[in-house]
Amino acid sequence: MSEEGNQEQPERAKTVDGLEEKWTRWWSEKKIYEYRGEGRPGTYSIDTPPPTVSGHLHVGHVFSYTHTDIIARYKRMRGFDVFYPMGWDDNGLPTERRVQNYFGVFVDTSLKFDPSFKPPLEGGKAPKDFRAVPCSRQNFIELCEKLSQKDEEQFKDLWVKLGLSVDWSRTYHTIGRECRRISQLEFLRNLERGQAYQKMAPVLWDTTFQTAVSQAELEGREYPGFYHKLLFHGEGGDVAIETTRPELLAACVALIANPKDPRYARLKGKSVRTPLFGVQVPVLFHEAAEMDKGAGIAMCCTFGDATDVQWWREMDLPLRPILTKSGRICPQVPEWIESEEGKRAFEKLENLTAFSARKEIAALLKESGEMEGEPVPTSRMANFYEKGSKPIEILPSRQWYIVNGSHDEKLREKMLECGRALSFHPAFMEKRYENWVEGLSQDWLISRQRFFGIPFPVWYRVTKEGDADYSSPLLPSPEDLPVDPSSQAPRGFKEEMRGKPGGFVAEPDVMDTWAGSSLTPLLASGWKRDEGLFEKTFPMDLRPQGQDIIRTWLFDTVLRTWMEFEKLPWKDVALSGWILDPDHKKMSKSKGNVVVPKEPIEAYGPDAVRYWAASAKLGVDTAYDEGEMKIGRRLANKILNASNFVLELGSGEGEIGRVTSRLDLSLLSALAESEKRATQALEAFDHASALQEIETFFWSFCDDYIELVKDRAYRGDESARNALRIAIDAILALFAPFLPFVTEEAWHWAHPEGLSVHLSAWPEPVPTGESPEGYRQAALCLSMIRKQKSEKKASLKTEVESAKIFGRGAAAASIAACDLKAAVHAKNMEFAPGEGETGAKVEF
RNA sequence: GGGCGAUUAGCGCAGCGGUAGCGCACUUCCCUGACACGGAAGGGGUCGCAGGUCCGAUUCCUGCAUCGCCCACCA
Repeated sequence: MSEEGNQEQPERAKTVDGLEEKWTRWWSEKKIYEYRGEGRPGTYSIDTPPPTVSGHLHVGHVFSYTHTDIIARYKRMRGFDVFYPMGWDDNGLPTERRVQNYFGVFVDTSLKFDPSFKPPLEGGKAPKDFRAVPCSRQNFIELCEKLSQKDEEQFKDLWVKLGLSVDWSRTYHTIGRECRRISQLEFLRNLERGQAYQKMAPVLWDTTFQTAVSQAELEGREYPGFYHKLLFHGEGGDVAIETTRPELLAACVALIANPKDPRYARLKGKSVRTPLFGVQVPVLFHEAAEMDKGAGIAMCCTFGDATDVQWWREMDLPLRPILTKSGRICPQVPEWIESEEGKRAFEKLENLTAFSARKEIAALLKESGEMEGEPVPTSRMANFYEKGSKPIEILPSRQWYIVNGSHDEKLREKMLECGRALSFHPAFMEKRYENWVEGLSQDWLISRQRFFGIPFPVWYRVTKEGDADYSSPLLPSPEDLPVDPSSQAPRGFKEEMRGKPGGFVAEPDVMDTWAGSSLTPLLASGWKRDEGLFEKTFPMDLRPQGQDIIRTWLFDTVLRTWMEFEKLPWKDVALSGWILDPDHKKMSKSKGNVVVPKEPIEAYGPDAVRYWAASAKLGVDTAYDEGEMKIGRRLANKILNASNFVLELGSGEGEIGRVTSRLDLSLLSALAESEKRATQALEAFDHASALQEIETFFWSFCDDYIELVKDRAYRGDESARNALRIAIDAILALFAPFLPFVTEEAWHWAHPEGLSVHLSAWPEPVPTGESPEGYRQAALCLSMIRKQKSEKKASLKTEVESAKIFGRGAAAASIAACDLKAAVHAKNMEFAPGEGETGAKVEF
């Protein structure tokens, strides 16, 4: 730093500490990551996953978002105009709960929007006798947006600290006005095309949240139960069946055996009487009855499980539901129970939860002698709503659906084709998509009996008798969207007509949160909002996401995009693995092993944390490992240090001249090879291999090349100085997608004109005509001579009498003769090429 | 039960038809004219098991085992 003019420059950073703030501000001021809107085909657009803002920050977030950012930065350096927006997911149950508690409110859809509404709480602790206050859905949404802002700031703060190159002028909310408008609009279009429909049918029902749920939200869990052996009474004697759900006995509509089962052939055409309730039910035969399960004959109830639904449908059985929406036995004796004893028995079960009713009915059966033996404990898999705590029940109710190919082979095949056309990274993840599509058994149930969410833009006429007429819904026109039917009246109706005969009622349900999320490519790219932007950014290029939501977010997006455009929403899907804690358990809040991401960022620096994330391949579960971050930090420091040294050796910034010496050219050839391999890896979304490649080259550059040429460079050799400058520029550019802070810092030392490394061109391999072999062999020789010094326990700077290189590598290494001589402090340097193994002999 | 992945040095991971590689940790050495928030050198593995294909398998095929994930399984 002896040169004039450098006096003014601030001192070069020696460590990575404190770089974040400086460059974060500069990037933001210079709008480095802004999408410029240059249009196709130079745009690279990313369908960023909107994080659940009410969720907790987690190192898993840091992990997967870093992977995406590496791609974004790489593409930007390849010259793409990168469209990298950020969404905030503030729709759905987690937010609903958080808003309820934070503001002390709950939604009452019968209330009208009140512009002057003030929530009773604003965070903090509720007073002792506090009662939550009802508010309209619109008010609730506004509170949600208010609270989300705080949550978003936390997330944004993390993303900025991590160095995500998101264009912060492009954000959206999943409960925001635009998302509501697009979701409702697309729903209306689905409806018009016959892709959305409503029907009364058995649905999967969560009794805790009291809402229908979809197949995609189910989760199998072990659930303890008891086999009960019940006796049904027939003409020729009793028939024993085994069941784990005796509480549904009153809902029994038939007994079902396999047609091939000789044990029950005698019952063909017969009927039996149910225990306790004395209801006559037929004995029927169906392939789906498994001979080796239980007694081989099943009681079909409406509804105990999916097989019951199948039997009920296929054999046209009567509907006898006895569970209410809260999962309790209904409060009055159903009309099909006619006997007095039956009625009395039923009365004992009324209003009990399924769980309590099970015990009660077992006692009743025991008493009446209609249960054989004692209940036998068993553990079985039961379906749960993923956020619920009680098993799913199946209840008949009216719901909205979107077709998904479950009952339409052509659509299913289309969806499978879409899966094959997408490039999954890693490729084997496509199987998960395929398995899901092949296993679809129901259309997508999109209505939820919740209060917070995107409302269906639907009203129903009320008949003169006062009943809602679901057969011809009243719909808004697209320009009126978004609407909240619970506080707005449909066109042609006055608000006073709400709920009155001859008037209208609102559809009270809201959409599944995935119904909105499945439209993120449309939402982000400005469909029906900014057609110019849409043209440039849609279809998108990349969908990064978690592997756990292939069956939801990924599939639903493919489905709905296909319905609207008959196109794929994007070309590539990048799936990150899980973050495991250091003991290889999946991190989860309930286990208390979650690491708050701010801590490692502050302790090791963002580049170091990114290094840890970047060293894991897509789709590979990875342990949280601070050791890896330490290595990242060391690498980042080394980059600063090496850059500084190279600039000193290479006499500062300024023009880079020609490289003429063979060793220097050979180094540049080795660099070109690494550039080529790193580029290939990144093109294949293999950031981990790319990083490895660059890192390996860099360490060799520091340990071998710099050591070899520094003497020559000190003496002012132009070729060495130029090669050092060329190499360090390339190294900084190659590392830039991974370690954006240090590379930016060092880049500015070499390029005081003030351009960002992140807008510089990705290095192109340049042929030099010299083989990289000379450099590699010279590096090897250096290492061998060091080894001999090390064995003698001599310092590396120990001067030696002579060093002789022999064997196969000697010829190639001889291009570095002078440099080696200086680097190993040898008085004499000799090369004796031969056939044998390359070796070195040092005379002390 | 079906599918998908994993199984390589104490730990974390690469690799992939030609008799094993990286990082951490470990041992020894070096404050060498960039860096001690550093550097050099070294020890350590019959590549889960059993078959098969091949001149040759850690790498391909077939079984098996263990672990993980997804789906199905509620009588």
